[in-house]
Amino acid sequence: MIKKKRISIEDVARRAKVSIATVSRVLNNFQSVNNKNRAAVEEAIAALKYKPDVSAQRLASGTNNAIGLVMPGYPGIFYSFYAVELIRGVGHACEKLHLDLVFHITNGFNDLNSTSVGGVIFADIIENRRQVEAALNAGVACLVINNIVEDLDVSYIGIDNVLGGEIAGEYLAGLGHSRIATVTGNLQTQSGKQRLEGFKKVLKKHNMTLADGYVQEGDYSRRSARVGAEKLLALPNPPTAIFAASDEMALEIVALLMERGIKVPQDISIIGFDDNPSVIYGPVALTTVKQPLFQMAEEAVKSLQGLIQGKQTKSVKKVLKPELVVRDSCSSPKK
Amino acid sequence: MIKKKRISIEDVARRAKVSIATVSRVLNNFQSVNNKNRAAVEEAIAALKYKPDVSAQRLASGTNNAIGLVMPGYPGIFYSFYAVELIRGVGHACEKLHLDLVFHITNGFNDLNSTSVGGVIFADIIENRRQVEAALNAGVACLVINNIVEDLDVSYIGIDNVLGGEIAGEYLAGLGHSRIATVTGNLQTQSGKQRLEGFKKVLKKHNMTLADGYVQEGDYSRRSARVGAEKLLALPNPPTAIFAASDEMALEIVALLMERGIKVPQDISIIGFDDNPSVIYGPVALTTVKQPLFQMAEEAVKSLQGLIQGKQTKSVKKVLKPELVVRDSCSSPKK
DNA sequence: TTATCATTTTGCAAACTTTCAAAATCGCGC
DNA sequence: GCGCGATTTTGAAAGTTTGCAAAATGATAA
Repeated sequence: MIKKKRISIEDVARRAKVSIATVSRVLNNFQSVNNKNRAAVEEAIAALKYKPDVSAQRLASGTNNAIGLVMPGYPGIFYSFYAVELIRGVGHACEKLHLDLVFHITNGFNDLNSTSVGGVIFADIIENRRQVEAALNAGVACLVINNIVEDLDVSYIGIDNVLGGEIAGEYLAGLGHSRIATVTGNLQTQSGKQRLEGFKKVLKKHNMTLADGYVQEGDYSRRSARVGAEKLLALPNPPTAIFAASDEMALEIVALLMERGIKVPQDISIIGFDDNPSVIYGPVALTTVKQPLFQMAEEAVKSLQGLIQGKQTKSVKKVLKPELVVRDSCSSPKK
Repeated sequence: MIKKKRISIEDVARRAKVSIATVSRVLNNFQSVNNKNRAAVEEAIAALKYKPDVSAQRLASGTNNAIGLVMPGYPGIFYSFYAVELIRGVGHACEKLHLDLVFHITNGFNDLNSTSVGGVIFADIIENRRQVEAALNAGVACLVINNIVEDLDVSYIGIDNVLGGEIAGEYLAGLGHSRIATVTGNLQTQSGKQRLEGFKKVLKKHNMTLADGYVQEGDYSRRSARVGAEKLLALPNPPTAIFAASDEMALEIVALLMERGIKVPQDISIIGFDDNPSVIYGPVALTTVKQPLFQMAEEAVKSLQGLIQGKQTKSVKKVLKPELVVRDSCSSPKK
């Protein structure tokens, strides 16, 4: 096999009869190049089909237009709408900004090769807090997504999940329900905890007591939703409305109720969380609390780029608001 | 701001009183280093907290331990189990092999910056065939995943979807069904086309005619499944068994039947495709054709690494076999 | 001990591009 | 022709790996 020698910037310079530096300036669209030389360089580039070596560019410039996305690897996360939207949003944003996206699944312990990227987005830092701190110490631009981080000076962009829980609870209370239960998300995650917190807050505000068993702990999986809902139905005084911490969970609960011949929303109202596009098909279009996951991901990439380029010097701290989307799965309770 | 000069391999060499080359050999675990020098170098590395510059390593070695994953960006793909398993499988495999995974969503036209990776995995090449050819021409190691490519000398690893369709059809026919319909996947994709092909082949073998309207074209989305199934139910002579091209579609069809009070499998049998873990919850555990997506992704990464390192010189051409998983959603037809 | 040969270990230099500082060139007025 | 500011061009340094040559070491025999 003939190993054809790669044509380098030097070959171009030689052909155009200018220095290497001049070729580089033409490549990078610097102004201070005489028109004649510029034309000669462009001719040479075209003639030799020259393509700069990316590694050399990165080495010489000390920058690299790549960002990392670190996601926890615990079982099931990738089956959630949340994870998919994050990947999709970050992926599209990177494509638009011509950034390489380096995707990492972490177990929380392996060392992240942060030197191959200009900055890192950490999703859901439960498991990998140590890595965030390590990256910060190493001076790598960091941004945490989907968490609000109070105890660490790091940029973050999250969603007001307390407000989300409040919106759900408030809507159900406003419809006249007094027996409102919830099946929570994973209470190890900030989103799970905070949605529950907001929900409880509203019930308290309305002087409703949360009956025994009205909070079923789930983990965002369909299975946990089914298990939780079954327990709710078995209560001596079952709820007339259920707040599910994700749309997938809500859909599973609707399916369970259909199987049992319980009508939604006539017999029981259901509200979900996410605004997963699939909720508008199926037997009943789901009322839900919409959270802007895709937008959050896009903004995260843009903010991180600002941090990397030094345009943004202070930590970015941004909280996006969820909003109610009313469809057909909630109504006032039967008298 | 004090710009601390990065400590380089030269600093280490100076401190250890050896040449740069020797330090490099210690770093890369070459044998030919005298023990005394090795110890001195290791001491210096530790004392100076030296970390090699990744860009410089990549430039000097001409290699880079990164691979690209290119996925089409058409709407909805990321909501499929298939896409998630692919990302998850490739991600885990890369983590295990200490490879950087550079993730790309393509519109089929943008130029892939293939120079920043050692090789590329192309998923589902409907939309980006031009890019595959470009990468091959550029001499980049390529591997197509989830497609069987006959008309291009490129490595691929796919799944025998014709066989998958046959397995589904054969199982239903074996149960005694004679009115078997299907709701297909996206017929623009190879998997969609081939599952249908296998399905038709089996019916022909059993001398069954495919009644008018018994093939409903879907696109792997839940919505298309619902629409297709509704049309099947509206037929003058509706089927007693339905082959859905994905588990998600199958689940949606089951949900629809439940809503209509049609019992699965007593009234209608349903078989899916994928072996999505969520199919074992819900009203009826789904019988399905299992395809090893995660395993396929892992093998793709390993094969690509072989191609990059030159250990594998011929194109890799591998086809994995799907298999039947019997659960509770199929039975013999009512007499 | 010395010469010879084989083996191990070391060092040099090239590979590629950007950027900063320094050098060269240009235009213009005196 | 010369000085001077502005513009344009150039040279050199930065980072690490690797093939090749050189040096050092070890082993053996005379």
